[in-house]
Amino acid sequence: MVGPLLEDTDLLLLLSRRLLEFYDHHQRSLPWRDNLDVYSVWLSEVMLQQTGVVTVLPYYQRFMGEFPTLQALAQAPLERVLFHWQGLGYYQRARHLHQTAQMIVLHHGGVFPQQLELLLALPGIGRNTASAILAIAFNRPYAILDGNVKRVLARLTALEAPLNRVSEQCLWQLAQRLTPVERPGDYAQAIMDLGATICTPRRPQCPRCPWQPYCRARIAGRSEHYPITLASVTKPRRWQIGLLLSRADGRILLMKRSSRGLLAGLWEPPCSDILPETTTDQPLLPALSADTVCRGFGLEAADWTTAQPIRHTFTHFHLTLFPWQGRWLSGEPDINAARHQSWDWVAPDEIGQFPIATLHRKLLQVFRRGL
DNA sequence: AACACGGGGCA
DNA sequence: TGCCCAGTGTT
Repeated sequence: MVGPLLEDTDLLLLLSRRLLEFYDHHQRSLPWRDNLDVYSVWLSEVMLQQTGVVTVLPYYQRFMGEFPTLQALAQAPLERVLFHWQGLGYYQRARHLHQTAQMIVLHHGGVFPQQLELLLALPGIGRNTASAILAIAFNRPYAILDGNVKRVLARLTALEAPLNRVSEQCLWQLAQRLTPVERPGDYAQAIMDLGATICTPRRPQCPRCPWQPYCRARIAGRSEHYPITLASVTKPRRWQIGLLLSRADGRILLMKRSSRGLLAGLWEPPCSDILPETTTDQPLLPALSADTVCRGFGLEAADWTTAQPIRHTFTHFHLTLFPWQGRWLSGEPDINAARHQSWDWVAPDEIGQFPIATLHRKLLQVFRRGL
């Protein structure tokens, strides 16, 4: 139950004090903690929305090197921003980052707003990110509730409801009551550290936890049981054909995706539509051939060769990509505006300069040995 | 192979 | 309020 703890102001104060003490001794050393300016805090929070700290670190360092200030980011071409984001996934966040930098320069004189409502009006900034910025960069007493904090609080209270909007409302209340007026920024980072290093999804290290004596899940000996989650849906399998078309001069065809929708603005080799896998026990050969896909783009090619299929898991489905390499003969690519905005014949040693998602990097590498 | 992380945006 | 989003690392 969240209720009784909400009213026990002495216990709430004790918990926040113990956590701050833990933070003073065990905080992680992270580059954005060297200098808690609002630009660093915002960038790190957006990157950490989707990935663990270890993956984010090199991206953060490179991004900061390339765009050291909000102004630098706002002035950069979107393509450069996407280039430094490639491989991190969820590319809409990179576009929002760029948009927000430009909006702050245009509408806020280049200075980050410090009001919750103004922050929430910026793309890519929701309640948690806005609160994290206000708490960590401006030391204002706003509560955060990311995945780590949800887990910590669900265990502290032995929350019996699965995480959903209703139960999370209760956790938001609790998170707010726990947030101290003194050092709210350190507190926000402390509770995220606790979830990341001690109160982990599996095998939590309860003996090292400053909240151990007060944690209802721990007292019941069921720490790992919380938070309660609903059974996950199995991901559907889908497949697709990807084409590597090379010209006599060795250049390869890349197409730039349209500026809206999936992978907006990123480059890719021409690919078929994504189709559902209809087989149950025996995989059927794709009913679509590389040549058909090629003609769909208005191109003629010959000498098709294939390689091992590429398996890639996305958030909502498993994809098998069948790679085909062909020698281009004639035709200019058709631009179907819904999918692409432009195309280019790219020399192999220039491919590294284009923003390309992980799956399509894999596709380009499949034939690298053969080239 | 299953699971957890992760939160904003939109219909 | 449910659903969507072209991943990744761990077990």
